[in-house]
Amino acid sequence: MEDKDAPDPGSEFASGSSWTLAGADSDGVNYFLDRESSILSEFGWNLNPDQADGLGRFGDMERIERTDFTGDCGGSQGTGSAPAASNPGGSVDLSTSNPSVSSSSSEDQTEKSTAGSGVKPPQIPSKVRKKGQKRIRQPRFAFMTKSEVDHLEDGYRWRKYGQKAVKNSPFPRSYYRCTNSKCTVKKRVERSSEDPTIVITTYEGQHCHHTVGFPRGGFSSHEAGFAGQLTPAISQFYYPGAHFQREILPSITQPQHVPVREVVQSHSLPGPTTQLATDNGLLGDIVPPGMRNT
DNA sequence: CGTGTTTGACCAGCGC
DNA sequence: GCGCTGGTCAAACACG
Repeated sequence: MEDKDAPDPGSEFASGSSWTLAGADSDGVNYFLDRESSILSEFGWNLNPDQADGLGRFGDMERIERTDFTGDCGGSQGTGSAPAASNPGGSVDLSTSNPSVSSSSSEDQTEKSTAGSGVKPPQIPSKVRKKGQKRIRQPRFAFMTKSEVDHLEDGYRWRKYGQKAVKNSPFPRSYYRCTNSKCTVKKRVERSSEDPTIVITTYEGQHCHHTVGFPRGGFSSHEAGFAGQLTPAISQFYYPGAHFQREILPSITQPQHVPVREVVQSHSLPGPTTQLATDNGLLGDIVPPGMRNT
């Protein structure tokens, strides 16, 4: 992954913030280490704004989300000003890359009805669909969170649709899909094999709806507000274009009113830091050169 | 009964 | 071409 446009591992994600870019995999997925969430309460995440500067940080993200979130489910996530419309290669076609999860599509319905007619019918529809065309992945965004719980609440409801043992890791990887029938966002959750206390959450796609709150309870509106915006905001980090450069970058680089108190070990970082997070550097961390407008 | 989880099987992509 | 691995499906099951 080092031969690609991978960001510089270990670069500070944002000055004064607690996000640290931990690296990127070969698919161009950026990994961020969330320092704040390493502050764990006995109930799980400690999102208390009084203890973390995350409130201000994600307050910014929320603002960004409102700016970019004009697309609607079903109308494709690339509608309006949704940054997905201008993806890196211009090749991320949501309808193609995620056909099986577009429950609103007739294709999916066909697939389901076919499957329901037999005991164990072959998955021919998907097979035919994918034949001749590569599985195009949506932009993904991963971040590492120090947490005792695997599945972190982020304001959205997720349905688990699979779990797999991962090679070179004693911990299984869980696959989740947004329960919103029109939303194609997926996420993978796995623990780091190097540091079991770190949960690696990878989001794929972009929510086309707002948060649903925390139906299971346990979070205040404050916290829900934070976590609820986390996913879409983070997803959009990965998208190219002016939205990131104009809107997100400035806001996330603003100094926070509460200094970071905790230093997180970066042993999970795949490589040495070779570049500081200057404006360009930070941009280069997240947006490959080919994705930049200028 | 609705919703979510578990789990074995299947499939595609990729490296050798 | 073959085997490995990741990703997904879907029936069965659990739970409130």
